[in-house]
Amino acid sequence: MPRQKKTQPTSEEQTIPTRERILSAALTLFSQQGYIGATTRQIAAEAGVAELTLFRHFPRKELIMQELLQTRSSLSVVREVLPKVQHLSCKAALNTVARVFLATLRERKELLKIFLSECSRYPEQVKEMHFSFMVNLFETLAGYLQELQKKEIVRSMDLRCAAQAFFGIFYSYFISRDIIGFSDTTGTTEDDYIRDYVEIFIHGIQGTAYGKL
Amino acid sequence: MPRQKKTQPTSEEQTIPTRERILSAALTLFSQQGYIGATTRQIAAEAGVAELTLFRHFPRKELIMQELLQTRSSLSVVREVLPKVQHLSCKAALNTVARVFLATLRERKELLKIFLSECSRYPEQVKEMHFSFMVNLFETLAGYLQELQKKEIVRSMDLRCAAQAFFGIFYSYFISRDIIGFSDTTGTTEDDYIRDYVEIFIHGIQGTAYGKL
DNA sequence: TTGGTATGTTAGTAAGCACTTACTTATTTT
DNA sequence: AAAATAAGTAAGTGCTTACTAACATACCAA
Repeated sequence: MPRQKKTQPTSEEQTIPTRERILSAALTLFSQQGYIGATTRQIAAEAGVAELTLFRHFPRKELIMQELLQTRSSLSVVREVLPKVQHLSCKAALNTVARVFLATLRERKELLKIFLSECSRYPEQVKEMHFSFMVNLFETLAGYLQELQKKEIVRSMDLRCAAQAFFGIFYSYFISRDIIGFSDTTGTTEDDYIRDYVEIFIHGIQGTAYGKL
Repeated sequence: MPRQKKTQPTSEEQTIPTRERILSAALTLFSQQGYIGATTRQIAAEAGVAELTLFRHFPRKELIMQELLQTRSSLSVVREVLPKVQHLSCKAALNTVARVFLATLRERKELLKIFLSECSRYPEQVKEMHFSFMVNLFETLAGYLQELQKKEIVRSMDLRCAAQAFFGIFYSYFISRDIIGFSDTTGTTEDDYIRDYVEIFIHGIQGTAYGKL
């Protein structure tokens, strides 16, 4: 399908099909400049195709966004990791879960930026996807915590709420670091943060009785 | 300064000066549609002035955004509330802090949406402001936690990290609810969430020794 | 009364945007 | 070889946008 003229083809142009290159370029530019801010000319240039080619694949700009939202939003990886960490200590297990969660967010960083920027423009779709992604996460982690509860490691409490707290800590950590771009000035490494956060969370949910203040 | 013709003036037009009305309208529309998406015509209409009047106050659209960023970003309220809750139990104190934090975020919701959307466009300014706001919060709460540590209520740990975990939980709660627009389907009220989150956090940081798993 | 100031109305300009038309060129398939 | 396919070049259309020019009008202060 792809073809060249006299110009030196880049490796991307040789291997990746045009449609995919357009989508990737759009993802990059939408996340940097927003849906309106990224022009079709820019996207075509970034993809290394003529603007007309872009319109032959996507007759309206809108359709690029729709396909991005539909095809690049499979955001459920955490579910698969939990069986693999069942045998670990809960500290080690949650540490792994936190890492996988952060890595997943970072893989989808561009899409998540678009979600945050354009959630007014695509309210139902974006909400729906983000919603199912998060609920999926919460329920998965809550399921794991329920196992711990049966072993009386975790006290009686709303586990869904606990799961939200856990992911909330790392979600806002991700937003600060990767979306807004904070850099830590205290010398604390990411490993330190993850360890400390997990430590706090485990202390926060453990015990068999409810009260104890 | 403001003057009317034959049309019925609204109360806003009578009291609030034109420049402020333009800024407020811009804040609303920027947060809803982004900087590029909100047109000067829309802003003028929302402010109830002629488009030309907008340009007489702000010769370039860019200057509206700059003034918004400079004048509407005083985001430090939590600092003032801590002295008032020193006498309460730490559970009640942290509950209050969480409420004030959430209320502060909600008051500045529009600006925070702009921050998140346009942080690629205004990297230094936005980072700087968001940074100082958050650091302010973290240090203030860390100071309070240090008091608790002296009383041996809180165990030895990185208090700044603990403060980040605390605010992280509520920050992501805010983003889910107020920015993205999730609504809870489980019937759990906001009070429930705050209480449970605080409970987890307090358990998470209390104790005098470090280890204990 | 007069002049300054803040606003309004109307009409416009130049640029940029999404998107189109007409035609050409290379590659693959039949 | 012929046909089909996927891409390119170049020019342009109609719309919207930020921003301006020319002029009118209401208010307030001297």
